[in-house]
Amino acid sequence: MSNVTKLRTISQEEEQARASKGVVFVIDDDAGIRSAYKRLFDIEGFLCVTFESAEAFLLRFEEATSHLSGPRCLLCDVSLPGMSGLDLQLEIQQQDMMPVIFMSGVSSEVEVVRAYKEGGYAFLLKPLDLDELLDTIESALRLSESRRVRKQEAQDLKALVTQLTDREKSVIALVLEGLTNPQIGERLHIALRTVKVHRQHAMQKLGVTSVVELARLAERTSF
Amino acid sequence: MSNVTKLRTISQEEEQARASKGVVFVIDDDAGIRSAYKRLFDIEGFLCVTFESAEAFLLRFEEATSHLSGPRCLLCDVSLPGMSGLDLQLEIQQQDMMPVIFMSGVSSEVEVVRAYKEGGYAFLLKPLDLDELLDTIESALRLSESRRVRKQEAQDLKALVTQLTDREKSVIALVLEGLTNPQIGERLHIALRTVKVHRQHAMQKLGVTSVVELARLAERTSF
DNA sequence: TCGATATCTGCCCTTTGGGGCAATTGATAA
DNA sequence: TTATCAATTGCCCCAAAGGGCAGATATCGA
Repeated sequence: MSNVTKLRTISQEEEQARASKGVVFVIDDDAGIRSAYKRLFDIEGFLCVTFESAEAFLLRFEEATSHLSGPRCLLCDVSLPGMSGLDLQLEIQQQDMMPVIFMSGVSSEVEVVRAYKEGGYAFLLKPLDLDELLDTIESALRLSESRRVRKQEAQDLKALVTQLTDREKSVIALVLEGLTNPQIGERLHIALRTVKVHRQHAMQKLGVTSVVELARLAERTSF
Repeated sequence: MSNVTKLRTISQEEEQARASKGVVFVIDDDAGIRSAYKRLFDIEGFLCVTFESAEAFLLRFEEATSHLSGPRCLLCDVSLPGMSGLDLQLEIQQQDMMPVIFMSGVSSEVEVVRAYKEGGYAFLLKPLDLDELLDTIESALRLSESRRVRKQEAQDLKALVTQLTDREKSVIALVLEGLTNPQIGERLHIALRTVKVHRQHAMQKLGVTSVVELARLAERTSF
């Protein structure tokens, strides 16, 4: 559960506080460089977790941070022993995990182009400009956060919608087409009173009190 | 008005038909390369307009194509005599004109990184893969088209909204907050009948017949 | 000064929306 | 088999929305 680093440096509360600001994963095969980044990001208030290889990251980043919430991004050298940064990125983008920032001192243009084409967030060339690095990290974390929010919203809405019965869904769908209750009744071959009941139940389940709210909610989902 | 190319190769109707599929601007300082691209894109059904320099493009692309509608993109060599492709891109992105696809055989990583950082759509390294080139062009044109549509919609809505009087706007704003007519009347210190009149006029001017439509419309603008 | 507009309001009427109360039917889970 | 739930509907009531008709002010450009 706990590891040496945690015991040595920060408490659980402190850890979560930092994670809320942002988790920066760093992959580099040089232990000295890893600890340098760790110091830097510790000072900046982020939670920094380092790995020595892409494989190690894939194996352990989940368990290391699954109990922590917050935006996250990955800072990764392109050329790594074993799985390269670019191959790792394929994995990461497929699962839409987090923005990836590449670093490299000896990159060919081909690598840079591939990194961007495959959805890389940024590519920083060595020697690194510290301000640029931090700016990039922060904007990547903002992106991560906004993605998380969007994803969460979508999930919540989906959960709401699945609470509706088929009948309720079809009534609401027609409401959103602008039909009046009598028209809906005609369309579905049910009595006006029935339309009203379904409509009422659906509105309750969706937690909205006016057609305007309903329409807004519908804009963000699809029934 | 007309130019040699137009007279020699295609009619006005043909020109517009091609433009509808997509206008591909090409900047390269080598006349041979320019005509090669032109042939290629002509075959593919696009309208291709070539320039020998970034300066020439900025000076003449407007008049050359302002009478034509359709998605557009720019295919541009990075290293050009005079203004470089990257500097040109700054101009273009500021005015949100069109996606820029860079090509280069002798690029440093620095150039590639800068091109992407400044909003470049893609970076193709020579030797060019023809299929990749065409795929990239097509997806850039799709992006251009969807941007155009979004922009047009925004303009149309803005035009509608400016037709509203201040009073009408404030009534509609409260409708969109989910207030009922009596509540709106109270809030604005006006009679119920007055609220209804403003609401009615506003709905007419906006061309909507139900609150749902109104809400949808409002989602895409801001009052 | 005249006509066009915007704002404001009252009276009156119809259609909708929202919802309580009560009852029936069919299906499904305990 | 019983209880619960979705779906259905009728009766009745009130509030809200939509809108015609008519009239009053006020501002502004021709």
